[in-house]
Amino acid sequence: MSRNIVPDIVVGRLPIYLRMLDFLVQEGRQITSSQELGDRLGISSAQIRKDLSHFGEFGKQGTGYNVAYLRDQLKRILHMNQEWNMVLIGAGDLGHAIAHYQGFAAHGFHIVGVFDNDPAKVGKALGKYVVQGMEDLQGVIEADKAAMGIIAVPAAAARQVADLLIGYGVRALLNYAPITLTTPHHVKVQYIDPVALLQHMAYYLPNGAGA
Amino acid sequence: MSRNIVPDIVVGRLPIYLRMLDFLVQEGRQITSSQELGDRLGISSAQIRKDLSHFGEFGKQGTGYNVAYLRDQLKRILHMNQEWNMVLIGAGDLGHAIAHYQGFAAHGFHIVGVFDNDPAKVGKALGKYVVQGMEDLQGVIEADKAAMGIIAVPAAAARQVADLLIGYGVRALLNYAPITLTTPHHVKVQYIDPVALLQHMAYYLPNGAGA
DNA sequence: TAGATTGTTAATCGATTAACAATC
DNA sequence: TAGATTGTTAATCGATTAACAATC
Repeated sequence: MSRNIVPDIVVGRLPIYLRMLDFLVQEGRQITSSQELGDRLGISSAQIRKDLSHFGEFGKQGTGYNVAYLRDQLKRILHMNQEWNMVLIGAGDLGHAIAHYQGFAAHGFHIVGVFDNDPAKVGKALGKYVVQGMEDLQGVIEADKAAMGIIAVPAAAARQVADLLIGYGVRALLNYAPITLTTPHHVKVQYIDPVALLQHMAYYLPNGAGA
Repeated sequence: MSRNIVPDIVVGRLPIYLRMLDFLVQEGRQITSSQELGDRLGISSAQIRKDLSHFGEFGKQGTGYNVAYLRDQLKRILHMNQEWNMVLIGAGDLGHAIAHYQGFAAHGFHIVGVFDNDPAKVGKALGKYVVQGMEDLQGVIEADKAAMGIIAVPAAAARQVADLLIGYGVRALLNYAPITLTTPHHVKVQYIDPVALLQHMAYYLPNGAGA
């Protein structure tokens, strides 16, 4: 049943499944099962079958799933059968790290421009990029059809940057700034907040441990 | 009721509440309400009250919450009333970025050593650190009582690094490698996987958008 | 006091799991 | 065929929300 609305939490697990299938393809595996995937990912086999069932029937009873086929189907479902252009806002330490990150391109995500509002940074080289001023943002988004934006500015500026990106038509934001953004419902946001994750884990550590 | 087990999903929201309360303290606010917090965070006020109720009673009927007091209570609950030492494994691009990240110290998280198994990297300066070999890992963890580890090695090495850290007594792992780790139940893991988040969002973008 | 907001209960909603017929 | 595994249904489990008495 491909037409019902799929719970967001299910969509969020698909990239994990895809990652594992990519790995199995690398290993030369032909066939897998919901049981094996679940064991390797720490998820129940029932959940994997149920998640996949939102999108169609990909397996064979008694046999399991063809690894490459299921991988290809998940890539299609996640719109990984095309390239995605992104703009990166913020050329500080964090922006540098993101601009240098090698892991995006292999998955079809491409940073097509790095922007900062600091005149001291504009024009400077940043890896294979040259930092551009915010006045060039709209032009690049439109020319390169960038549908995604990466926010790597201080929290105090993130709200404003997000509004700008949304105004220019960007519909997905990966936000590294430690601040909750509220956006129109057609704009998706995901957060990367290492400090919040560390705090989450610290809760479970016995007090007195650590330094 | 401070003694029942608190759902993990609730614990995961506390850092977000804490972040907002820190912000309100900065702004000089004295009092807030579940309504205001919810509006600002895109969460229902009922959820905020219910979440907090797992840990005690922090507000006053008719008035709301004292911002600084609630902030301090959340810091205590999350064990942020102490310092936490961490080791960083991996001195590649990603390790460099993490080692340079300024945001940890202000929250009481400290990287006390950077490690890599590549002899070409060992001994090299990395910001304020000097990259150490894996043979020094145990000594540093024990000497500095590091309870947390940050994994910034390639996926192929992450499993082995995690086992090593766990063997040396580390009980919380922040994993930047794109691989699911299975750990003993007393060891917590959190994941940072930008590609997975981008794929999650790409699902919602109309096909044909992007590059 | 009157108005506001908490903490909590009960109802609702949604996600996960167990179980199994279908079938490869 | 016998064994294995899917896709799906129903049951269970857990999380969120609505509502309100308590009370500041």
